[in-house]
Amino acid sequence: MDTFVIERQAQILTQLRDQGRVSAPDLARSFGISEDTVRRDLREMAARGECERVYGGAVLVAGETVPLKTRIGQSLDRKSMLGRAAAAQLPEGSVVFFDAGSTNLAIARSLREGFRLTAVTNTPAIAAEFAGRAGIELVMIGGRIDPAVGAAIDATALRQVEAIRPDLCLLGACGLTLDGGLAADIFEDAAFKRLVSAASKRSLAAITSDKLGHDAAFHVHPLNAPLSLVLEDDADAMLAQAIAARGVDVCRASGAAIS
Amino acid sequence: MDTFVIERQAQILTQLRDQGRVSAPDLARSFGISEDTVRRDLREMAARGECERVYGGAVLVAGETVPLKTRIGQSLDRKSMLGRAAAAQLPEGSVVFFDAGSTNLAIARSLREGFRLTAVTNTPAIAAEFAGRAGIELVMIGGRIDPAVGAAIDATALRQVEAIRPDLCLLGACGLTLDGGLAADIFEDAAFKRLVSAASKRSLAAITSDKLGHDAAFHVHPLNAPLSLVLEDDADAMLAQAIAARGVDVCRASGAAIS
DNA sequence: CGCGTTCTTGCATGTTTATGCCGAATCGTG
DNA sequence: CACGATTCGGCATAAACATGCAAGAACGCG
Repeated sequence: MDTFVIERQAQILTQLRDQGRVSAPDLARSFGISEDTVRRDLREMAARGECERVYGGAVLVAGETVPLKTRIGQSLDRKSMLGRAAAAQLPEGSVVFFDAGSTNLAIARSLREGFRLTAVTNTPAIAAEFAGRAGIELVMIGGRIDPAVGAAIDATALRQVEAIRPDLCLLGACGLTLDGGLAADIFEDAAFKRLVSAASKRSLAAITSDKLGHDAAFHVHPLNAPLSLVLEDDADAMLAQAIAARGVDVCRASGAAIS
Repeated sequence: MDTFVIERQAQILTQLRDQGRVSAPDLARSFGISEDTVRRDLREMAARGECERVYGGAVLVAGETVPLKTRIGQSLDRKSMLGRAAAAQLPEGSVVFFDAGSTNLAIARSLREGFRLTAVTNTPAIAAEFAGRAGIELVMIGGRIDPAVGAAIDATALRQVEAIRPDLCLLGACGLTLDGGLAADIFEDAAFKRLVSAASKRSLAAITSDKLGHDAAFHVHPLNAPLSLVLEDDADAMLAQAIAARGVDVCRASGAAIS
């Protein structure tokens, strides 16, 4: 059976994301094509920025391997400021679901020592942050950890979430627009978020300014449904106003509520 | 198995950060390449400022915090040594369950970059270590995280484990005696370990010397059942001999690489 | 159908890279 | 100083690479 070029390259990309590396001779053997063709593919993909070419094959571009870890270091100050503001919104003693995302990790870090909370999360990084902290009752949602999301969003995870009614869920989001509402870049991730959000009594999303106005592909939560937002200090005032006008409870990282 | 140049250099860098020093002959042996190539690597890395070249190998650049830690925290050093020895026992491509415990965390840390493995764990700290690592397929066992154990060992966790048959399980243990075998200090934890061990095709436990001869309250695994052990270099020879005589596959973590 | 175009692929070409080996120079130790 | 271990540069070789070219398939168009 012969595959199209784009199919082959997609498969190479999958293998790359899966294993972090691909070797030209191996690919040539597994596809039954010459190494020259493989190299051509890899060159094209490297030109598109999908991988990094090395002698003997290709590897992931640096930073793709640990998206969460690297994203943290970039705008730590802003993130932690946002985290503090969002953490202040969590009622003590409540059951809170922490969705995946570096912003939510920042919120977890910002919770003051000894704060009593039942934390539910599908993200190992967040769970590790909570593990061993006094006052935190921690529930981990299990399942296969999706490498792109860094959290469990498969059927096993969904089933476990169905048994839980959190008081509040902290939604991570890849984009927020006036019309599209909260949205995510990955289909399964978005589906998972929708389910968690529906199961929760309230939803809250902390959004960095770079995500404001960005239109991600998959819908998570509309702006007319009950929702709380925490935005950064420098968030576009017009957009914030417009969002608040839709009935969303908007709050700034500096502290003053708009509505 | 041939590694790319950048992979090899990344592994050297990891080992460097881990131990503060690397020796050219050791690296040559462990990678199966000539010392000349190792020296070339070290020269390149030194040119990039990633290490400092010295006679016989390389050391961290001055002004790093790691060497202090490795020299002072001897137990950490011992753990990582044990971890490396145990990590060497894991077959590439297999499904491995990582039980709770700092020793198992050390094993996870010791896995070389790009090692392909399906890791199943009930411990957020270990999951966080694996999350985002290339080549690792990660499955998280969910449930309430027992604060004393730092892992999910409740009914939800048990039910998820029942659906998995790992090729190998890495058992954490609080004590190991000739008569009692592997044992744990916490009842539920021991019960969970027994179940995981029973579900797995093979069991392996890395035991620090301070646990040898310690009799913990709750039985986990007898010494006559199929079991592999990794002991430290300075483990009591008589006891090790006696354990091996019961049919247990005993292996030592030799500290040859470090002086 | 016939023809030209485009795309893909494998092969042949020369070039670059990685590696091991060797000899001379250098370093550390007694 | 003497000796062995280590290092560096050069050299050879095999593998991987880029490039050009030609054969073949898919496609559009008259």
